[in-house]
Amino acid sequence: MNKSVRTRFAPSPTGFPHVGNMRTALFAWLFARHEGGSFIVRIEDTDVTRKVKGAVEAILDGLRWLELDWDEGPEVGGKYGPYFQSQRLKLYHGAAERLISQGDAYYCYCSPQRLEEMRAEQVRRKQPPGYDRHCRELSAEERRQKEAEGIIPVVRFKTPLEGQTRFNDLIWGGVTFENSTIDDFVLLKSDGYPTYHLANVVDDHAMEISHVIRAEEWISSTPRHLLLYQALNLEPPQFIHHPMILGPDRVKLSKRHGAVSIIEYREQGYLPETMLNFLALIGWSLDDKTELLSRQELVDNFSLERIGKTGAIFNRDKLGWMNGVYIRGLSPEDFVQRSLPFLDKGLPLEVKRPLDIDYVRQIMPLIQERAKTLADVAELTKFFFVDELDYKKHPPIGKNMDAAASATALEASRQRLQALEMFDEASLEASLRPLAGELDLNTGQLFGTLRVASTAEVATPPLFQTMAVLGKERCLIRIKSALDRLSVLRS
RNA sequence: GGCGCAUUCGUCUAGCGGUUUAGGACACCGCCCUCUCAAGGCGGAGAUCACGGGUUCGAAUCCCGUAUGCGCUACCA
Repeated sequence: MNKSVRTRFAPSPTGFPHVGNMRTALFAWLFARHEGGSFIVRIEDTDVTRKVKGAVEAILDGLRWLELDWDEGPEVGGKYGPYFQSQRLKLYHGAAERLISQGDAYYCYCSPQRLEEMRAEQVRRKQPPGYDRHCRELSAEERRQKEAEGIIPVVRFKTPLEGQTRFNDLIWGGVTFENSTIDDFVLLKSDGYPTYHLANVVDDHAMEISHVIRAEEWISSTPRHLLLYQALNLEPPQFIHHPMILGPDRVKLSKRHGAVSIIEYREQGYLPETMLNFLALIGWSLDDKTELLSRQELVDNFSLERIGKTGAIFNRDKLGWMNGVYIRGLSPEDFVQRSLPFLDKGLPLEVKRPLDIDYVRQIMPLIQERAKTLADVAELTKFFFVDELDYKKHPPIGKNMDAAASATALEASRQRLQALEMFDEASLEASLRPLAGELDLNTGQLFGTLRVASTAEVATPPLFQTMAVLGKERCLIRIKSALDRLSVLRS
């Protein structure tokens, strides 16, 4: 009997949605969708002290942004709920009690101080750190005494002293651990919350998870989980550990490497389709050449077998390139709509809001192939919106020209443009291109001077298109002010 | 220190014993296009497949060591 595929994303609300976690979610989601199974989100809020307010919302936002829809979990519910571990405490207590009564777990009364000293001593003597099993064989009398002292115990697993635990990871193959290297880990903390180890085993079973997909850092914990499944007489799921995302220094990607939250990438103007594609390609590949894959292609082609084994550095250059590719692929109107919030946020305060949408629609096609991120859009177009240009950075003087020659060129252009009836790209070109020769300038010189005059920038979209969008009136005013600027420079 | 895992251009990767003078992408360089910047086209440089031993007629591909790196080693996940 082939059990249906059920994968889960089990984030801990102790921070914001890290791109590494989101990729784990993506892999689990892709596998579920590819197999026609279910994707479950479960919030592992068992660490009361590290809980961060708003983290659950941020995580769900991240998932929604990437459109990783979940079949069961927060907000949507499901028949295996609740999907917050803090609401499932009874289940963990039940499991812990069962293990205690079976003799597979025990109460431990050791104080944090004692544990700390023990660890320090072990490190000092270069011994493997781990619980020394001090409370493993306490007598009933000893326990009563500790209880009488008012010590609230933790519950520890009675790890078998001998034998080995092995599992077959779909990506790594067979991995074997000696039980003797695993200490008696905590199952239930003294505050009544379970540790990850217990909760994750209890829930993965209760929720009938078929494939546990998680990062490589969990490999060493897996034998503990297996031991728990065994003690509880439950059938373990299939384990899949994928490699991690690294920073440029090759260690696990973290805050000090810069942006790590998926939300930050949204704010920096990356498209969700870019992030989806890019994240999928960290550690997974389709073949020897395919780089660009749509959501549907990803779902259709995803397979666990093609996940690699080595950690991958998060390559921002490539992300930028890919985002440019996706931006260029947007329909003009879609690009406008997606850019609007960024224009609103990024344009100088002096620019009147709301923006003239028709004007924006004329502008955006001019920069669509020049933007790497949506956040670039304001900087790329601000000269279209401001009333006063500032020529301090780039004086309106053409290449190998002086102020006088530039003024002559601008004045000639001004007259020419003044007389123009149609102010579209073709008319502008028909009028200005011949002018260059008449002024004994090359086109680069004339157009360059006009470019700076009308935009105060040296790099812009094509001159005639730009001027056409700016419109006759604006262009003439700007040429006039460039002329004024030149006379200041000459005096 | 212990345990586990990994190692192909700067980076991401393809490769799963012969089709490989190791393929693609980003980044880089050059040329073309061109009014600038992009985009695009063409081309270039860049990997003795970590190292050392085997196995084999033949190894990046299989085996064993070594080195390096990473992960775990909490009443965190």
